Amino acid sequence: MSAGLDIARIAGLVGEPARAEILLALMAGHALTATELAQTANITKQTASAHLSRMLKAELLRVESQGRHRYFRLAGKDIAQLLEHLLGVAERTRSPAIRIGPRDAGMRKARICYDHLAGDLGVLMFDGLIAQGLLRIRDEVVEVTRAGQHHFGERGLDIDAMQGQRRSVCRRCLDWSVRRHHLAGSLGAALLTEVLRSNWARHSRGSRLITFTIQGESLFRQRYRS
Amino acid sequence: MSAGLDIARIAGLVGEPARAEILLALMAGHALTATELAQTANITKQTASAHLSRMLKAELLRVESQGRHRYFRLAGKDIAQLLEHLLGVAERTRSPAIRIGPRDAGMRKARICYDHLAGDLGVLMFDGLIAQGLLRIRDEVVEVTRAGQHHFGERGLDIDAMQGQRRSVCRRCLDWSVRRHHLAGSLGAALLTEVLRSNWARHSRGSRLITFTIQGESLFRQRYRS
DNA sequence: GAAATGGTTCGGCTAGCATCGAACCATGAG
DNA sequence: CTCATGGTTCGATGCTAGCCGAACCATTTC
Repeated sequence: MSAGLDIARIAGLVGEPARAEILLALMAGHALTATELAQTANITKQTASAHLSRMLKAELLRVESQGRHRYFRLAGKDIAQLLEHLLGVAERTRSPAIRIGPRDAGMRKARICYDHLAGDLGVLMFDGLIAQGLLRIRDEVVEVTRAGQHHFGERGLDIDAMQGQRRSVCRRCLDWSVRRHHLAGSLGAALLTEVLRSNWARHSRGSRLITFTIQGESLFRQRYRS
Repeated sequence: MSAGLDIARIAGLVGEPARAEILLALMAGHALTATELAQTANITKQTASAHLSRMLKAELLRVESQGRHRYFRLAGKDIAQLLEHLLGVAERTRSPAIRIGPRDAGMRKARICYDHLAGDLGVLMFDGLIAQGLLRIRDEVVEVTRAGQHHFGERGLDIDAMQGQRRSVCRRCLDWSVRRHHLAGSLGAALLTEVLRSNWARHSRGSRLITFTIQGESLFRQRYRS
């Protein structure tokens, strides 16, 4: 089979407004039910069901049954990354007349990307962590330094435990709004959780927007200053 | 306008077998004419023309008129990168029964990605350049070190001249077959040209495959040894 | 000039697919 | 057991878009 068909198989699946909307909604990281997804995509649940089963079959999504509910999520981080990439290209090729409204400005500043922080503040955090010597890039791979291991431990984040899991601790993820990288992986997820826990920011369900409080943002910037 | 429509606009364009085939053909880096593209996609030239104009309008492609010919190429490196990404996901989600034939093995080893070298040997080269201290990664950006500047200069590659151009000298590009990065940017392109010039490898037009001679591969591995 | 070749435009055909209404299965609550 | 609710399956419908034949425009060649 030719590679063209392969790539068209995937892209064609994403290239349908309703399905794209569904995928985008799942980038918020929460697992959602079929009816919830139907609502956000403005279609009936039958239609949603059809779309969902197709995407399941193609392994773009994973599902988890709980009682009479079925919770859908993205199949993996590569899918989320792919969507970010598509957003990047879409952004670049969009007619300049329609450019960025106020809501997009917020998204540029801070949003959730699957399960970690993206946008300006996400990049700022990543840069800060490296500048502070807690992370290091070596041969394309992001590593936690010894200092970092110690530091995160004091903040209650057990790097060793994370390393036990199959999922990688640190990974980079390309940011469509800034064209730079931010931190993904289980550490990235943990750091976002920490931000939300300490009420520096809120994540309104159903949106990818992360809204920092004034004080929260100030503290955040201070902590991750380069 | 919602982001879902945006991303569907792009993905839908790529998600059509004929168009995907066209885009893939253009990843070989050569600019191709409409009829050539029609042939590789197995469609008539009228159909190809329609596809091409749509992709032009969406800024996925650029075109250059020369006499009665029109030469098409990808609009930018981000498009090539996106296609690589899609290949990656397609690869992962493909039914294991159909996995890799002998031709794909060659593609994994060495292929062209728009205008630079990808595949195992591409990654090897990148790693080697860093290990030898000619390149460095700093804050997500790949830089040429002073030693590198000197070294490449002796090989006839003028880094200063490259820096004059708008295009970035070094960039990383995610490799679908290996899930690591290889070198892109004008330096990446120049290094590939060097390989082809010195007859270490050949690039058969119309394919993305790069075939090294036995001797060429040996010399290549030696030069870029980590 | 005429002939040849690259490319586009137009019109009509067809297939595929997204969509919804309605019926149906499964789980949980009372 | 009965009812409510989440989810899927089926069938019918309508629209879109890919496709090609034919005609047409543009450029080069002889």
